[in-house]
Amino acid sequence: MGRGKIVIRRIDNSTSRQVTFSKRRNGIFKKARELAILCDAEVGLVIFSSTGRLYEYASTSMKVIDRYGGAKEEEQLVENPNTELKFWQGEAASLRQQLHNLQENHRQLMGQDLSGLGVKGLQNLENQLEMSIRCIRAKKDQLLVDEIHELNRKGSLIQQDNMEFHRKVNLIRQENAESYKKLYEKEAAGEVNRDSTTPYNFAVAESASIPIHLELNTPPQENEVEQPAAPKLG
Amino acid sequence: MGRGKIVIRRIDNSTSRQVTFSKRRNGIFKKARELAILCDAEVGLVIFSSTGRLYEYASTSMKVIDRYGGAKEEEQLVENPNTELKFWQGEAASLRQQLHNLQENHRQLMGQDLSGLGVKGLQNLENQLEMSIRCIRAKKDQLLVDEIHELNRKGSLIQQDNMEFHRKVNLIRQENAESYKKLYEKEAAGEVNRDSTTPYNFAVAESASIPIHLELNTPPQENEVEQPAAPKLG
DNA sequence: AACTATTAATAATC
DNA sequence: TGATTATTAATAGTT
Repeated sequence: MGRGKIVIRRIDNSTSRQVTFSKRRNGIFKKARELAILCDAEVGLVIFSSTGRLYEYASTSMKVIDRYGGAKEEEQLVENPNTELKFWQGEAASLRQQLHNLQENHRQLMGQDLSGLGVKGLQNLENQLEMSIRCIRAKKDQLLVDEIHELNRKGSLIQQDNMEFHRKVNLIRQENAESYKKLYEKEAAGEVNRDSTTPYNFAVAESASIPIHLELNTPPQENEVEQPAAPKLG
Repeated sequence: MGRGKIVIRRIDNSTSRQVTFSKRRNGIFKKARELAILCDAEVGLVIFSSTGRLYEYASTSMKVIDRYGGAKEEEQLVENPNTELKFWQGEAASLRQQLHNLQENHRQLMGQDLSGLGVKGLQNLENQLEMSIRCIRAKKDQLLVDEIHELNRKGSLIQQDNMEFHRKVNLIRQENAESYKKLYEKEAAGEVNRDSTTPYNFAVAESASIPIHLELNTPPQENEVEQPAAPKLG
């Protein structure tokens, strides 16, 4: 992505290598930051330039990087695996603490474990929950409205199909009626009619002559639930 | 650089977050590799997905990273420490996962990040929150009622004190009146009265003769808030 | 997982 | 270095 294509191999010219390093270093740091934010990930990035300078990026709570910093100064991790062990123990402890705090908060949001909260705290909690409910209801309503629109759309399509079908059936019925009429006339001219009914005049023709009007206004409950939304036939 | 511009903020929809993570993770790994090769740098990149999974890249000679992520079995410098190390790494990963799950749930309880929930899910959430609110209101009401009772109790005590005080004041007033009467009679017998007022009949005696009735029915707001609950004087 | 319309990164240039 | 721009590369949204 530049004025020309390049192959990925060591840049010979020292100056342009430096320039490219500087540019691409910024680029990758930006990418790292974006990844961390967009995807809620923890990203640690360490870069040693060919001149030996250290550049690093660490997304929040990514303390890992510190260890690299330490490793750089004294490449003693090999000799001292305890450092790493300690790190992971600390990491686990920190995570456990966070988990604990969040659990406490969570229980309160679930309306449990409310002792220790004053009237003001309870009021705040209540307000927060009411806000949440409002968001959730809005979202739910949106879903339902969307679904209704979709059903209406489908209903319209089906109705169009139906009309078309209806038209064709009527056409066939007419044709049949005419055929029968001709047959009858021919028979009347030659011999007696054996049957007074009209054999090709289907029952469907009658129902099809009623225009079908779909109105899907009843909100559906859920995908897994049976559909109570019966189309009104007007 | 896509079909549309995006702002760098956490992607709400969990599915597209995952997809984006996957794509951008590949992208940044490629960038890291290119930087390392082009500019002869040493690059280490560690990424924890929001689900707690670890992804890493290490340019050649950036061996630090290997030790960090996997602690490859063949690198067992000492026989046992690795086992413990692995245990703690696993512990951290598990905790990270739990934390992540809880965070997701928590956000939903806060009415955020609701994409990915169906109507049924939203309904469940709403029901849960309504339940929570009921619990919280009950608790709050309980606190308020308790506080009112406490205030009533204190009010009664103060009232009793007041009655006692009132009684004593009346007693003193009577005694003073009698003393004055005796003095007046004595003076009337000897000389002319210099003053027609009753010097020891205090104004307080009049107000004290009105019985004080405390009724604390106005609910107090909070400890930190000024007390609007003024006792009604009847 | 593949496709493509777009945006973003950056190589070359000044 | 820093700014500019012509290109390529990455990727957001879509299927």
